[in-house]
Amino acid sequence: MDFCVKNNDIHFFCDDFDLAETLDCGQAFRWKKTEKGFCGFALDRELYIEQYGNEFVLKDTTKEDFLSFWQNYFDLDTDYAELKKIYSSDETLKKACEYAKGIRLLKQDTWETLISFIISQNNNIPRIKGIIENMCKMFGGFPTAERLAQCSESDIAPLRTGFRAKYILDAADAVNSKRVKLDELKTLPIDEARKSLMSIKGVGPKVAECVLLYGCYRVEAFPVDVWIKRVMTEYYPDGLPKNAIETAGIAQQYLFHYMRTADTK
DNA sequence: TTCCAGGCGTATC
DNA sequence: GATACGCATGGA
Repeated sequence: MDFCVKNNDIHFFCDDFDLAETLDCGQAFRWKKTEKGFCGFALDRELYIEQYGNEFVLKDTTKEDFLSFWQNYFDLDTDYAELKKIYSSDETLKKACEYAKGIRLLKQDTWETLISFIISQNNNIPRIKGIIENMCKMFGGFPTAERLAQCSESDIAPLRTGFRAKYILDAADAVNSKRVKLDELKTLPIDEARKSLMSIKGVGPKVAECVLLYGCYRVEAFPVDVWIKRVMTEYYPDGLPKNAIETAGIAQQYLFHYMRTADTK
């Protein structure tokens, strides 16, 4: 990945990347559109990023920050053109990839992803974003598991998470007590990782799959929600094409966005 | 007013 | 193991 430093900014070029499509497709909840770009956080690391065609500008970012963090976060070493080529042997996937060419899978923090997707259940995206933003305001940044584990339901009542409050606290306790070891989820056989995550109250198959995909970069994980259920019944009654199975989670990103926002009828 | 939102726990069969 | 229902909240 070629890049250069100008003033205090990092510049690089990428053909298979679109900020709006990537940051606003339901995998991350802490990015906001600004006048000229997007502003957001990964845990407590803040970034302001702009896009001009295929050129990207990370404002006030050092070479060290880019190399040690953002390059990995935006998955810039993965060849998405190659992935889309593989998917495009299938008609539906081809359409989905063409519909939003610039989607990439973000490599997010496991803990942040776990809490975010617990909050996401039976909830809508604007409200998920609002709750997480208020949580960060309340704690002065994204709360650690240790900090959240000290809280009671009444402490976090102002966040208005409803029935999810006890799930959030159980996740905090599980992680803080090492009942669930987050750092092992990236290397454990995936069924064991699923099982470990689902031992947390309020974490079922869907949330576990999201944590593995978005928070552990387990690209074989395949979250199934109402939209994906729809696309599977309609187009893939016998499962995804073989050549998409290995990276099913990334294919899922294109399909989810396509089904949810495109006029597919 | 009613319905819905990137689900899950529980009860019941 | 499959299916039905309640769940907090706020916006449409």
